[in-house]
Amino acid sequence: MLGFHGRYDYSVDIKGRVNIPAKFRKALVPEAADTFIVCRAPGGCLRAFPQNAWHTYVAELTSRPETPETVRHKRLLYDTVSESTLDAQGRIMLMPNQMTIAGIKRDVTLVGQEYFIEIWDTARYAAYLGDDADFDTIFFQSVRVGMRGNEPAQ
Amino acid sequence: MLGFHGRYDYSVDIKGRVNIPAKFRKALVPEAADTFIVCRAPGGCLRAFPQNAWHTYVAELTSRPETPETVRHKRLLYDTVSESTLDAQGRIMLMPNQMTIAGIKRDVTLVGQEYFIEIWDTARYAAYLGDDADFDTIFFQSVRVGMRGNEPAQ
DNA sequence: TATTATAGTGGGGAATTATGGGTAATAGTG
DNA sequence: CACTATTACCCATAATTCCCCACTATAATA
Repeated sequence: MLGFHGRYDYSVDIKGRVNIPAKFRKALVPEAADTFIVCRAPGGCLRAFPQNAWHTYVAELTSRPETPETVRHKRLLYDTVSESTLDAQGRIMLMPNQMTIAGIKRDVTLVGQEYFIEIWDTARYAAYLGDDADFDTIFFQSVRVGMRGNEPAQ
Repeated sequence: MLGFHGRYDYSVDIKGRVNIPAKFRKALVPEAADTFIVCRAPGGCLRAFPQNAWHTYVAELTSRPETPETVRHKRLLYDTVSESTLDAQGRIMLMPNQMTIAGIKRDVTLVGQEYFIEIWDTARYAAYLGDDADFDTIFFQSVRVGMRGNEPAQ
């Protein structure tokens, strides 16, 4: 596995620890140093970036000139950021404010999104998915560049 | 941790000392010499730059041509600048005029913003964040390049 | 089916961290 | 030069975090 994919349902323990699926852990590159950066993401969920992926994300973010909008965006984002290294059991920690924002009580769903992992409250995630009748519509609305990049290696 | 991130709530003691989170202290490079430069920042808060980061900030500031605006900006800014080295317990000092500007009485919130730390009066910070219902709006307004840059290092 | 390995969950204790206060050194003021 | 006020340094305690160990369940192997 190169990126993260698939859905996993876990629970957060009383100390705020969440298991990271073994398959995700095996996908980590050495530069990640078994460390994740967790932050909020749209839709009321959290994202966990491996350290190396976070750095490239941040490089873009901090290169923007300081305007009222970019400053506010960074403040809203950084307010919820935490860093957590996998413990011996392969878990990371969530902060209380992160759990509040994401509506997480106990049951969580982890979804691999290639370069990062989304962490949802399981009930909120189910509500977000809905009856998924709109998949075809969304599919065609969101596709812009088609399947570029899928060419077989020559 | 390479940069500063995350939110920490502390209190300023009667001597004007504020704790710097242990995780932030561990992120300091040797060139910082355990020294921070504190100044005012937009929104009525303070910023603490590690010495080395302050130098690059100043380099940009002083490279600007002297216009009425840049001169006034520098005058307003430098009026509030102080330098403080970590004590044995990992704290820095805030000046009375800095605390006045930032509306700091006792409770403060520190937010890591990668290259510097923002120091807020906790109540003022809460007011600035608001009900945070606009995070999604801000997120989509400000993100233009999507997740470009999140590719894992090859 | 028995056995082993791997994965996920839970809790206790030691080390680190945050905070408060006291005393000596330093610097400003008359 | 003496006095005062501030700063810097040191120690003590309370709270939190982190690391380690144990248990269970599921999957893989023989």
